[in-house]
Amino acid sequence: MAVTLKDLARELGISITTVSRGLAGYDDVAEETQLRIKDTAERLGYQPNLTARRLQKQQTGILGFIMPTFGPRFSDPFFSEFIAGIGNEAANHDFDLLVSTHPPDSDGERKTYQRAVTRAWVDGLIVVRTREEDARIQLLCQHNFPFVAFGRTDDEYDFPFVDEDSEAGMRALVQHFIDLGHRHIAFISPPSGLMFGRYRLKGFQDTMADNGLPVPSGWIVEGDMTQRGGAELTEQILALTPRPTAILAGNDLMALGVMNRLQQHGFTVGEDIAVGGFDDIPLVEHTHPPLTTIHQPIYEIGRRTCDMLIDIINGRSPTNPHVLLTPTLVVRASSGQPIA
Amino acid sequence: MAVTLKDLARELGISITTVSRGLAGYDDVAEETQLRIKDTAERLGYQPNLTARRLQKQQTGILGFIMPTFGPRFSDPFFSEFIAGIGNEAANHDFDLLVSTHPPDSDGERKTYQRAVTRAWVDGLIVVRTREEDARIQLLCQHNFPFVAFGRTDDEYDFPFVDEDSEAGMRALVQHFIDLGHRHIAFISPPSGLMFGRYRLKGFQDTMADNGLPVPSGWIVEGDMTQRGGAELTEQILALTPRPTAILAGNDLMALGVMNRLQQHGFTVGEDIAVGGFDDIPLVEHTHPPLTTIHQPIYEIGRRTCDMLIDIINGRSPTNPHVLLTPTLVVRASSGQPIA
DNA sequence: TTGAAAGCGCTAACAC
DNA sequence: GTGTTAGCGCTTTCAA
Repeated sequence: MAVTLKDLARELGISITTVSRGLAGYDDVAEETQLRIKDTAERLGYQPNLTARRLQKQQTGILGFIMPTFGPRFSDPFFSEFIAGIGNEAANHDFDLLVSTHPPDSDGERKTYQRAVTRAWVDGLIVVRTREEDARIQLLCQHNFPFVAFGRTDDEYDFPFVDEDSEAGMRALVQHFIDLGHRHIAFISPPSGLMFGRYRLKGFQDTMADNGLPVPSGWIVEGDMTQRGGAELTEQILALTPRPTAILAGNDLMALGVMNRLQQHGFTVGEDIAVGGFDDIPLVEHTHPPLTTIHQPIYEIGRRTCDMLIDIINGRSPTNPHVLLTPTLVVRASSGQPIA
Repeated sequence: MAVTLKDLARELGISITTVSRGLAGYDDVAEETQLRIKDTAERLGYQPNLTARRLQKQQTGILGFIMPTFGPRFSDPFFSEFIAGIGNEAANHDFDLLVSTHPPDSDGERKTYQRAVTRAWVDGLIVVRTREEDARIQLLCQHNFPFVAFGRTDDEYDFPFVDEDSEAGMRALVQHFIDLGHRHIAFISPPSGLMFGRYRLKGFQDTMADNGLPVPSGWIVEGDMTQRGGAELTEQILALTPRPTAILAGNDLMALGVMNRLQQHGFTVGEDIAVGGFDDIPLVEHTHPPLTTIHQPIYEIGRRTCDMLIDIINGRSPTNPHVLLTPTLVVRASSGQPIA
């Protein structure tokens, strides 16, 4: 079916080796032979067999990305954009991207990571949504398997990562609302166990404390990162006394849920109650009102994560294996005008 | 590094061949030997090398999915959900999923398809967002390369596909609005060139005609599938006379854009102006107001597409190579009450 | 019941 | 410059 080196060799009446080296452009092949080789390769439509090359080189040329997703209908735009980032960068370096999805901490996830470290499945992995005591990272480190994480962890392993400074981001967001005059601010935190959630929560708590603002119990609730979750928790928050003048969510999707539920209750977001999010997913620029949030360059983060991974796979140690990006505050209408 | 058949053979003092067959469970291996083999394999943590197996079997065990995306910040939730569907189904059958992204009709896209058909890159492809005169499908058909499309085309090739009946879906949507009393309905169509856009447009036009409702020029505008696009076109639509009482969009993302822009202009969606979408992405259940739309089971479609592809790769001809699913109308508040 | 040998398509060390 | 040979790890005839 497909044209192989052997076919070319037969056609040209020379050895397979010479053909191989001619194609690779080695300079120990007569110039004229080179030309003849490349010519017939072209003519016969030769394409090297990647599997064979991989076997020989003991490399797969494939990067793995295991998405930690809950049920099937997840729609966190984070993932599409992140995949685009790593995928395009991988393609630039002639790597392919293998994607699989597993619920976090599930058996399937464990098996897949196990497979990665024990058989020659992929050359390296990209890990996202790092967790406290992250078993994936422990495994990868123990096996000395090439990977880069988007996010840090709290254990003692030293590993390459790209991360955004969630704490700094959340500080900026909270301070913005405090500067607008808000004193009663409720917070919907990401699920505990996720490192970035922890940083965002800390950013909230510290900034409130720094400004001498108490955070009574019940003013911090734990969400599930979904829009529905944000909507439901809004009910609890509206029952607080005094009623919060601002609600901040640990991610944009939850913030959207909050806005919608508030509107259903007849509140005008940005006037009656202010809302803030985190991520700056493309959607929130066009909501009504547009959402004040913290911008993360997800595509760019994907690109850099992938780039670092490829460096590691190729045996180059990355210039800076611990990249921490500072996200920026994006003020839109949902945070409203200064209040009394 | 990794344990190979050779290692096992040496350890056991038997031949590689026997080990291989023992592991595969051939019944021409002494039961006792079988046990010893499996035992040491377990003990030494043997995992077969996939690349070697692939080379031998002349199969990659990989399915390819080339996402047609525009710029980096695409966030159509369609893709995340679709990937989850095909990915999980692929995993069930021990296939991996390779994902790459390219702008539609770009050079990169062409090269990638070319690569798929000429070298042993993947065992089969999944094609989405079929186009008029779709070059990808023509190429795949000519090379007799295994693939399944989500969507049909207008040319003469006969190929396996899964599709939802966009025309029927749009008919249901339009009829719903007409039944509510709307006579002046504007439509934002998907970009021309995409097959599903064509069906949705036809569904709109035919249903209007069937109900004796004229559609003056300017009442159908072409959108780009994004929220921003929907928002911007809303301006044009609001300038029409008489002002439309309902605006229908070719997908949910655009419908969201429409709703938001209407709200910015002070309209109450579902009262002053009704809005309808298409896709039922998870987001729109929780918008304010929730969006009336046509539900497509994207995850399920991904699953079935993948399933059919695996059948084809394995040489089983699919029971039904032309699956057409009828999407369902989901009525929510954005379509409002019957009007005069 | 087991083993030797060939071969998948490619690369690379080492002759000639 | 070019060819011979070996080998990546696995599966599969074919003999023994």
